[in-house]
Amino acid sequence: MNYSRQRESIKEYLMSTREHPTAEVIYNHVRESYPKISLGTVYRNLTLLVDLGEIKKISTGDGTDHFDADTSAHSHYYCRCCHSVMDLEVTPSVEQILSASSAGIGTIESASLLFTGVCKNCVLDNDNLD
Amino acid sequence: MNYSRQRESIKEYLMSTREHPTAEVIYNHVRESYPKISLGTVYRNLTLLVDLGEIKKISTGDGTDHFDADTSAHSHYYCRCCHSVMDLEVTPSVEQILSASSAGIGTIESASLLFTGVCKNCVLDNDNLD
DNA sequence: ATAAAAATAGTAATAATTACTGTTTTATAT
DNA sequence: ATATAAAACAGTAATTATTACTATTTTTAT
Repeated sequence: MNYSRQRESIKEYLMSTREHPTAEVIYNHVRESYPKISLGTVYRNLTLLVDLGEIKKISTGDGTDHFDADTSAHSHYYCRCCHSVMDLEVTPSVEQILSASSAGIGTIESASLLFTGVCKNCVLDNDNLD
Repeated sequence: MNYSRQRESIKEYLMSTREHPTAEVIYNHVRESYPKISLGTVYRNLTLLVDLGEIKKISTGDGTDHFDADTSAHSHYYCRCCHSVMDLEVTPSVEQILSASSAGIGTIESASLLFTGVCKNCVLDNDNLD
């Protein structure tokens, strides 16, 4: 695999932010440094970095995936209202399930724990959520 | 909301299976009873049932969502090789995090825990996974 | 049985993502 | 430094999952 400044820039951005941007958001950001970068390049490098284990993909189920350069054991909170993803400290025991063999169903390579709800901001801003 | 046999059939199928079928799979199954059902109807009813809390959507991040009529607290195991989703019994404490307020980030309506790896079958069938 | 509301089938449209192709970068060896 | 092969890119076209639209059919209540 060869070096590429585009990939470097994508990784750098992901490491610099505490947001959990989507491919589109990453694209728009990296475009400031590399105006000619194409969305395909962003997607290709994101999957590449995920495969290398350098970043994590977060699937919330709302259509677009989010990405996170923090690969340490932590969970996420997803607001079903503003669709933002936030970091969440979780009791270590939860993530440590990884090391516990689970009924021999297969190998366990990762565990993802996602909390969903309505975040503070959205509760304040919005009145009728349901 | 009115009754509909198509929706009933979708729910019945979901309740009868231990697999965690995708919309496409559900469509092909329900089609045996309702040959004229359209894929749009399947999707519409699935989102409806999810909104009503009668079924759960499972997003594995592989492009297509899976559905589960078992709304009780349990986790899933996803095989990144054959893309199947299996039920997993998890220590209750994990799911009970729901009831613990979490740093006041917002309301917590649900938590989903997903384990990913390569299932037994795929380990046996396949040699070169990586 | 009738009429209004809701749901459907079928099709068209959208959105996220992937594949393709000819050109540019990167790494390596002269 | 130059030449060369491999990898990555930009740009665009194609795919795939999902949603929206519309005219028709079902359901429910009168």
